[in-house]
Amino acid sequence: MAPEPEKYALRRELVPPREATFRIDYARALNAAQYDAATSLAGPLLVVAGAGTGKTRALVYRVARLVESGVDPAGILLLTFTRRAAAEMLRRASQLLDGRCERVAGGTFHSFANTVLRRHGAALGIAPTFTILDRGDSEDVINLLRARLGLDKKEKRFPRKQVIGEMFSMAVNKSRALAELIDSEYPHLLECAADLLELQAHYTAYKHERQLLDYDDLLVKLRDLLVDRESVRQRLSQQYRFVMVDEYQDTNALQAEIVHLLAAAHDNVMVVGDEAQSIYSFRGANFRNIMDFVTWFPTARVIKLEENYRSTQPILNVTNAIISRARESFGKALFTPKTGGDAPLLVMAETEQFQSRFVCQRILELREEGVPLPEIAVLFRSSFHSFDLEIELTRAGIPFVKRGGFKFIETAHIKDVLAHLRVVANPRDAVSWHRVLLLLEGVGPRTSEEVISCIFAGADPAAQLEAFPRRSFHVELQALAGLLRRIADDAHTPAERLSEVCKYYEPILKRVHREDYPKRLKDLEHFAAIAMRYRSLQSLLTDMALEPPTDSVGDVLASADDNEGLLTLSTVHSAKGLEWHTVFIIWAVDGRFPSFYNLNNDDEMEEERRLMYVAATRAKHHLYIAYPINIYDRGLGMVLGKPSRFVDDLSPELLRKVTLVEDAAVTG
DNA sequence: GCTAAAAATGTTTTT
DNA sequence: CATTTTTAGC
Repeated sequence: MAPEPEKYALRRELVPPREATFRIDYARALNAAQYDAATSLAGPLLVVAGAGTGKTRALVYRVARLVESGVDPAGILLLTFTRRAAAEMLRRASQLLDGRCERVAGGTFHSFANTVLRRHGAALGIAPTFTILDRGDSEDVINLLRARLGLDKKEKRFPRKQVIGEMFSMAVNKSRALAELIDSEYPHLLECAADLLELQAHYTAYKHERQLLDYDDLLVKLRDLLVDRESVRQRLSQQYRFVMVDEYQDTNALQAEIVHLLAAAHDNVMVVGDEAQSIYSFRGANFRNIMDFVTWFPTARVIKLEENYRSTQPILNVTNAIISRARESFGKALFTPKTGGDAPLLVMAETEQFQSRFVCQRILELREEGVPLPEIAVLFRSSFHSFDLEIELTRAGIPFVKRGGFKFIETAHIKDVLAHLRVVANPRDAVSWHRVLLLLEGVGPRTSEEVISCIFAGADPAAQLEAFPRRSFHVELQALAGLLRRIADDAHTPAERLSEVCKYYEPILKRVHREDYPKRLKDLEHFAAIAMRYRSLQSLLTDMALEPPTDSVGDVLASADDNEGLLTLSTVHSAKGLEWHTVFIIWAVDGRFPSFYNLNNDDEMEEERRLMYVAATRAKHHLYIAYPINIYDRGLGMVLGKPSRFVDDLSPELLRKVTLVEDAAVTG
């Protein structure tokens, strides 16, 4: 395909010396389509890559190819879904080529936005010290403002802060006005619409005044910066001459716009995605972004990766069947040149305990057969589905890590400690001040606000606290001021500052959580170990907001020194992009997976189907889909027992049906 | 205006 | 069922 003439000048610089001079033998390492994707460096490129077709491989080789062609690694931007994914790809590229690949700019849209806004945000009135609000923080703000506006006192019931936060966020991520969103998605809240709009206006103003940005603001402000500040846009597109985006099916309109703005000057943009794996529409993602890419970039080449390298054919037969029934068929059937492999199993268990015991027992057998634990994963729709299994695994002495769901960073005590560090980094962070002050005995919401306005009245928060009129909590306030003075100095490492905060916080912890403070102390120690890895406070705080450690609470790590490694438990969402020798999917029950929240809505049901597809396509050699029957759900007041509709009607040749009985599995 | 105990609520997935 | 909101008491 011939490049357009006016853009040719840009492209000429990277016409490589000659194929033979490359150190890596790309043609040999890649199949034809992957090779095409990895070596088509200039111009817009869309890669449609089915599950397990080696898209990561293509991306890794493409990074190496760019660097080998003489492109400055710092001029390459690799946007991925998690920062771990980016780091992993760059590590692999470095192994292929050399350490230069580590200098490629990689991360999530949010972390990229963070970097850009800290550097260039001043143009929009954003200070480089801004604080990132996580979901809980923004809910706190919403709650505060709701009370301030007197909306909690009205007799008509007002939605809770989680719901409000979700609405505000969805409006941004779906690029829709809040009023319109209420109309279509929350008709039952129509009578509150005016109040909600007012609250939203206050929420926006509040964040702006105090240098607070929530997750959505990061994207919005980056977009605004690129649209409104020509000079910044030029600098960025000059700096990042090659843009690559992974998991494009899970980007929303805002992110697509950012990609477009970044790439408009040079058109060197490659996106990779699979519309059948779009599972984040609840966050505003729209797989139609993939189709629209060609509209944004009319000269885009399209490359399809269709050959699967991951799974055996019997597994592919099942995953193909699952996705072929999608309302909107994506017209693809993956195939593998590999032969052999057993049909996946659909396992019916009498109870949840049976299901857990089956998984444990099978894992122990696999271990005997020589499959290491890190090559095995158990996947589920919702985090809590693994609770019973976790107990059973502990009993069986099988070490595991759990990904997805509650993170230890979200526990109250960790957030408390973090808040102290955050007010040091950004003294205008009223949310954190609020959190810090509420810990003092005798200080409630009202007093806290009073103290905060006093803090804001002067330049030095500690001095303002010391000068605050004497009240019952005077001693506590002085202690807090003392702590702030001790940790104010930038010469201290984050770990040193954290240890000071913990010393101060320990008595408070014991007072507030009389019963279970030892457990929480352990978490603080764990957190201290994490803090050791950071040199600057800002980077610690940013990471905790954008890429918090995924480990769930504490004691699992103790068993990690078993050198056999760990089994993975994961939500399907957190399993995206990963693969294992053996995969168990548990709770494949109608009402759980698909989740009963999404039983009424066609679009959401389709997303549940794609979710099952993603789960099943993680498996390389063995796939077990298990479901318990006779589950009484108290909340619903009904019995769950039908297998997931996505697998129920598959023919027994595709999916062998098995009923579990005591101490043996019997084909049904 | 704060705290602690009683009542109600609504349950997912994540940057 | 555990968290969050409401209410009572200090």
